[in-house]
Amino acid sequence: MTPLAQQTTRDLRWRNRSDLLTRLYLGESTGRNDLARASGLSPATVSNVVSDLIGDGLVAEAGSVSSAGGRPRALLRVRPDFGHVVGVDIAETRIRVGLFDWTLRLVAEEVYPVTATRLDPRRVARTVLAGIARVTAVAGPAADQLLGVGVAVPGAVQADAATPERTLVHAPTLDWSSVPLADMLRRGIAAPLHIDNGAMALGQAETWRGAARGAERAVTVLLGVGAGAALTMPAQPGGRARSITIEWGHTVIEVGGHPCRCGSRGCLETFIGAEAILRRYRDLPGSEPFTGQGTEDQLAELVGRRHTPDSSPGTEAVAQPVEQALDSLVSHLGIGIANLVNLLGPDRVVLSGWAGATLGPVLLPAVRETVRRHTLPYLHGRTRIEQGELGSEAVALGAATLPVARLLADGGRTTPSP
Amino acid sequence: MTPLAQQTTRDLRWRNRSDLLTRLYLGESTGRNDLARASGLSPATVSNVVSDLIGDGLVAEAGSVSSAGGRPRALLRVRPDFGHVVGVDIAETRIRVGLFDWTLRLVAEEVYPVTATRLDPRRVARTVLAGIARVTAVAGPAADQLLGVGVAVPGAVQADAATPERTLVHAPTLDWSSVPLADMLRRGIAAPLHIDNGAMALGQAETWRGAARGAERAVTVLLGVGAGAALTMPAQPGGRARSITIEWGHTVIEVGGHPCRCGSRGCLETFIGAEAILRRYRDLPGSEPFTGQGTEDQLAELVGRRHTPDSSPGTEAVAQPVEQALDSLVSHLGIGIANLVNLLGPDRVVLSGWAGATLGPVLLPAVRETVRRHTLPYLHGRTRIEQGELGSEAVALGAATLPVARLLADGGRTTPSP
DNA sequence: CTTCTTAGTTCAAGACTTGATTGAACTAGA
DNA sequence: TCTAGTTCAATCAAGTCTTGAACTAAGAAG
Repeated sequence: MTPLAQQTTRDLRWRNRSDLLTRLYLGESTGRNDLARASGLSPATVSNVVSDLIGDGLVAEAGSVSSAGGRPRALLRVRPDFGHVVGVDIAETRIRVGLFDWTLRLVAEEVYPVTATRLDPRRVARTVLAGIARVTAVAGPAADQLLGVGVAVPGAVQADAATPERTLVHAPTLDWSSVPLADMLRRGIAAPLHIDNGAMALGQAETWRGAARGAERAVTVLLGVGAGAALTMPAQPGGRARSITIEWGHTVIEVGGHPCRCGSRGCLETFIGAEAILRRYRDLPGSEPFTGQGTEDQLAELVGRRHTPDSSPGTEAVAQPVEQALDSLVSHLGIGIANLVNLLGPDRVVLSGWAGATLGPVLLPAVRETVRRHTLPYLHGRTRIEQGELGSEAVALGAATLPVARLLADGGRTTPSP
Repeated sequence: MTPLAQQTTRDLRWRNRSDLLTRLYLGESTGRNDLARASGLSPATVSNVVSDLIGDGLVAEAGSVSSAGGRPRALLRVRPDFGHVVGVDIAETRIRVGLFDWTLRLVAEEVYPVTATRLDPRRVARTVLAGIARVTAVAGPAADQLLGVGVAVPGAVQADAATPERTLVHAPTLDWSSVPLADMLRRGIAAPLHIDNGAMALGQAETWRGAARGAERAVTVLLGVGAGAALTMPAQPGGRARSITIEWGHTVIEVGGHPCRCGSRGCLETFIGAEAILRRYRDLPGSEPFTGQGTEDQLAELVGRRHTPDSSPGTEAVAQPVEQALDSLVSHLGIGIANLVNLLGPDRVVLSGWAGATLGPVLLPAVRETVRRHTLPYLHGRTRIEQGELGSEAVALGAATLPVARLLADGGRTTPSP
């Protein structure tokens, strides 16, 4: 309770402005009158605020729609050209830098594959800064005119509210421990900088634009080399959105199981991490070697082999280890998700990440069934398990979401509120 | 986003009033000037609002304290006699009805033991209403002058924002499914009625008055016949408090383990539920029968036997099964808590409930060590695992907390805001 | 007894929302 | 073509709120 709750009559206006701008941004209403009805504000106030928003270049009128026998409503739309944001996705296998306009349309993108097992933080920071320079150079705004930069990392972010430049990143899969990434990046970036967990960013992206639209409590599962998750609760009328980053992969689901690189035993990641799946398959008798090299290719190959028995009956004996590996995966993935459902009571679960995109289309029905068997009925009845809807730049999109969320919460102030 | 965010200049006053009242209630500041500094409001506004609060009987001046060479500050204190609330704890073994003044001091209490395995909802409702009648008759306000009634149940509460009387309770341990408890109680209660999960209520009690004071993200573990948990996040300057009820007991931590009454297998409850602990001990070779009858007595006996080997070395062979049962408990309880830490990243974990109170003092150090081994270091470093500080009426206190929280959020309005 | 310091109050100024009123733009029907 | 009716949006006076500044209250120090 130590922080202050400064509430002047001017803050009131900013709150209302934020509310209306957010509604326009999320595309709920179109005319001023609709806005007034939806927000509960009087038409007079809506007119006032909207005229401010138009004056500031955030919103524009875009044609009109005839209404049942009256003056047509003037359509309001957020102006994509108000500004740009950058979303950065730092992953184990590649770094992706995307330039988006603030309505999150992709303008330019740079992808840098990462080969070394250990990503030196300083080299990563340099790559990110170079990427931002490139995407802004190709098409767009001067680097110092960005509305903000969001960075998603595959690990935990320890924010320090008082001194944001002290934000530390812990990412076991990158071998990062207490990396002051914010400090390393801020020197090259004039715009507001946001760093957060990749699953968190992805969750916000799926909530805004993907499979979690309309959910009040969405759990987004990020399946890749590791297994992360995030709980996303969109902004309520009163307060801001809240989300929780979940170290799902290091949840124990088998007491005394295989040792995990985190030092514990029987972690979920030792069952459903991409590399664990492949290792498990390879160790089975009768498994065939893979053609591809990378983890991603091999996983796709594994899933592909599952379909063969249907068409060519002679290979059933060969398919056996594939089925075995995938069955084990389904049961552990299902139980892992069931635990999330029992723990958090979400109304939506989204399976995402590159491994999720590979596995989901094939395994989702079986996973759903496993989840059903391991959840309490009233919780299961309230939730839906869906495949992620966003493509490979989902996490970068989610990262771009971070500065936009700040902008919306501040009602379109370019400079953050104190 | 459908709900409205009505924000007039009068709501602003109520918000500020709520903020100041909450600060006074939680005992942060004492003088008007301190309040102004802490809240960020101007001294003028604080004076205004405080004089309203005094006028409404919520707050009173209580003496003064000399300040370093100036006018002494007039101390402000919440008036306990403003009103009363009732907290009801519906548990598997007893129903407890407590009358508290709104500063949560116990005024009167009634405890009704429950013998039948199945608690008929209608009989429970009658008992609760009778209990409220008794505690208010003994000492206190007319039943229709209560500020509110809070009811904690050992299960999930499915609230319906639109029609609160449709609130349903699902409590597997009571064999309740979709019980319209709110509707059954509301007929006999004029005051605002709040129903929520017991772990949730307990979490709020520990956050306000117990071992979770000052925590930003507290996980409270309720250990009894079942195993519940709740995540409590106190109100931020912007918004209200948020909490999540966690069906911790039905989290799977042993794939393919013993069947649980929920239909799943290997649930945490089959390892750390009070009855499961006792059954496990009884099944061990060399276990001795218990003297006591009830689950609570027997558990205390089990823990008591652990201390004997220290003083009387001859009994070591007999103590063996006790150690074995408790070691298993420690490891599973530790892993269960470790999972909560990894999942939710709390800064405080509180072990509570009657079984928690019995087990904690003896096992806590060992549990802490197990948790350490199974959590990610940066998460473990941020959290503390503590014994609950509230006594046997903790859950009833937590239930009483619910209407008080509503009152504070509304700035002391007796009638809830629309 | 005067001066200094801190606590709390009063008051005019400024900002905001609102309900009512007015104007704008279009449909329907004679 | 013209008029009545309908819906959308802007304008304005009224009322409420917070604030900064000036001012009063009350005790300590010298």
